[in-house]
Amino acid sequence: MSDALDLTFSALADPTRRAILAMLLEDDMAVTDVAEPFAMSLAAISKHLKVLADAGLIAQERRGRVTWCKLDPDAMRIASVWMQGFGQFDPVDLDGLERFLLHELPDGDDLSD
Amino acid sequence: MSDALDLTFSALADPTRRAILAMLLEDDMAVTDVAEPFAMSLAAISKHLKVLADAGLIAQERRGRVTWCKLDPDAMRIASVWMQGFGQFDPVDLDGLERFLLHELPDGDDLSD
DNA sequence: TGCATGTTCAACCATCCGGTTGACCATTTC
DNA sequence: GAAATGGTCAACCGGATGGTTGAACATGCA
Repeated sequence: MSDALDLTFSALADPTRRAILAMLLEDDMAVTDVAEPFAMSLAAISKHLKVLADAGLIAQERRGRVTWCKLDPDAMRIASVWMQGFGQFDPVDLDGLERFLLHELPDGDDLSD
Repeated sequence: MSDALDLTFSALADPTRRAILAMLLEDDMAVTDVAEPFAMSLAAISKHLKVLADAGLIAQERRGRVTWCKLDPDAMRIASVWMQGFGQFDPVDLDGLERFLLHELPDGDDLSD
């Protein structure tokens, strides 16, 4: 009985998959293009993408012989909402959040996480 | 080179550990009391707690022969902030969030997740 | 001192996970 | 039709993970 949150969090637990999500935040991509910056086989990336798709974090759509990958925000939003419950006792510092986002979010030059 | 987010998300990927966090949201607890509702050995729970502590999601403090466990919100907040970056393109619906929180958050009767 | 209590440690087991390689399938292009 | 391109599948491997049991350790109490 594998919960949706199980799938979401375990998909997010891998740095390669988080980097892929960061790339897809920039733009939709074909599987081959997703794989390009990584030092691992296309098959490995294909598996990572399947994990992300099974978790509902991305959607894949085949057009011709190219499979396009794009973010699907719902799963992440649900997980995020679950996590918010643990912040209730200490209200979110929105200004601090904004500063953090500006400095720490993936921006295309940094695919690390 | 295991990233902090690796530890946080993989700790959150297990339903037992999420249930433990939900319990600790209610109150700090001793290890034995954390273990009580679960159909598994105390040693197993002790390992789960170690995973949570290594991820920085809880803090453990020994007083006498009792080890007390309490939430440590920082790790979850950092992970939450990371996730917020994927919601930017679609601003959070705060009212919907509130409704969701009211209905879906662990409230002590539901340790499932 | 000696026993009960609270917790962790160590060894073990089955399963999962992330990677590889090579074969395979589908689509486009020559 | 044949070859190149895009992607997945299947089998395999080593290491991590989640559970068990039994022993050990530390503390409190009679």
